[in-house]
Amino acid sequence: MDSVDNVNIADYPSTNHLLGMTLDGSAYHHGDLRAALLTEAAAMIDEGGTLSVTMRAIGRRLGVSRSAPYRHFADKSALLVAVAAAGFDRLRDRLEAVGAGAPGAGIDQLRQIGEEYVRFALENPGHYRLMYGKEAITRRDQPELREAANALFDELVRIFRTHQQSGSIKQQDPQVQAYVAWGAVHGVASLLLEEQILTAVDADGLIRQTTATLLDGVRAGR
Amino acid sequence: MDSVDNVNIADYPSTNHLLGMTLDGSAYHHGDLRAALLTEAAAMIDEGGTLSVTMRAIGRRLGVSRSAPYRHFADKSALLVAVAAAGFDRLRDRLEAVGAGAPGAGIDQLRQIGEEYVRFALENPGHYRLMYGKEAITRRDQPELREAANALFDELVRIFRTHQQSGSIKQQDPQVQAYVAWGAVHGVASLLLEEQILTAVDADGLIRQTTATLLDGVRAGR
DNA sequence: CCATTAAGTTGATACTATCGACAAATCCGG
DNA sequence: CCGGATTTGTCGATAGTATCAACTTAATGG
Repeated sequence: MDSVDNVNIADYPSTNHLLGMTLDGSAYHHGDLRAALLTEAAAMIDEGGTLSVTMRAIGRRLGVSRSAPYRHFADKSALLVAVAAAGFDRLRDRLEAVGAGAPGAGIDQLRQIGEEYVRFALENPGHYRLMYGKEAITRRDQPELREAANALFDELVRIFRTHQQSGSIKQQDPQVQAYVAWGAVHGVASLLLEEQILTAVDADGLIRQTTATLLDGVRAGR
Repeated sequence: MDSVDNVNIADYPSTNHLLGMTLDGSAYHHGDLRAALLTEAAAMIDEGGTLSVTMRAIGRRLGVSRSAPYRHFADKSALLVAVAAAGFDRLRDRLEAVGAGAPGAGIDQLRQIGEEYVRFALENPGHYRLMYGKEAITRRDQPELREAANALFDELVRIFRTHQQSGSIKQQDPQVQAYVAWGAVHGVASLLLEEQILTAVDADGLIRQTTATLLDGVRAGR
């Protein structure tokens, strides 16, 4: 039993260490296992779906033992929550960057933000899938996750409020407006990610059409 | 090991059968295990997420042995695929019903269909979660699933085409139009389902606002 | 230079998916 | 009506996973 695991090379009576590394390249202390676990987990999800992420496999890929990850995360769910939360943070950063870098605050900024949102999802399918769909996440009400998601949402609300003040979009509850927009971009992103869309369809065109329709719906005036 | 499974009451040298039922209420032949598996799986997802669905647990709940489900589905993924496909079929039926029952073909019909879509998702979270998010589904390209999903999409395209002909909405590629709408309703449904939306927000209002914004975006004229 | 602690490791338990061989019910052609 | 063929279940066994506990190293502060 457990034949695969026993392939572990580290018969760790190997001294000869230097800065945590042994001469044969193996290391007892990984260096920054926690960070490595986060990126590796996301990579594995991208490759083979959430199912393919197992604590043992991830340890194997990083060259540590099967239970080393437990030193950094209470359990598998906690690891995945951390990955998801990191995803929300990164997404928020990207949207903020677009907001900051956009020339003027015309309605075109909204379009850019919407498209950036979908782009992020397509570029980081692993993170994105985990951010929504609590499939792999056990405990309800992960405060870390909820906070990160709320921070993203607050940023969206802020953006819509700003545009309402400049008069480019309809005056209405900015929170609802933000949810509607969030839903729309999340929806397309999700359909594209889950390959629900016929390959013959031009994804970029679809994304543009989504933001365009949405903007037509919120634009001020007629 | 396997202490739980061994609790199985059926020490099946119990004869005394009648129409597949034994006198003590147990039955060797379940009757319609296949159908029971489909509904039970969906129920379990509703309760504890996709993770909580295990072939053993589902058998336990239905009072059959751990491997009885394998008589009806090649593996767990096949069972889940069937649940998802059934979901697409049921959703399509409901949308068709709204389309058929709606008085006239005014743009209001579109609103009703959009709201019915979200309602379905909220009423059948188990099915819905499985329909999107391939997390739990292994093989790519499940023809059964793809067909069911395509049938739903075709129905949407048909609806938009009809409304274009009656002149109530913009003339443009109905396929893209359908995808945009699909994305929007799927997005809100998904956010609501995954509890991504603050509890203080009125869900019904949000749904109405989503369809309203969308319709403003596709309406013909100015 | 040693005691402490952080970071890893192996061993063991309890579950799960799934395969294979076997038993019980049903069904169907004679 | 009856016995084989088929379908539906059952149990035993293998391999892989999460996770806990006890033990080992490495790194670090005094």
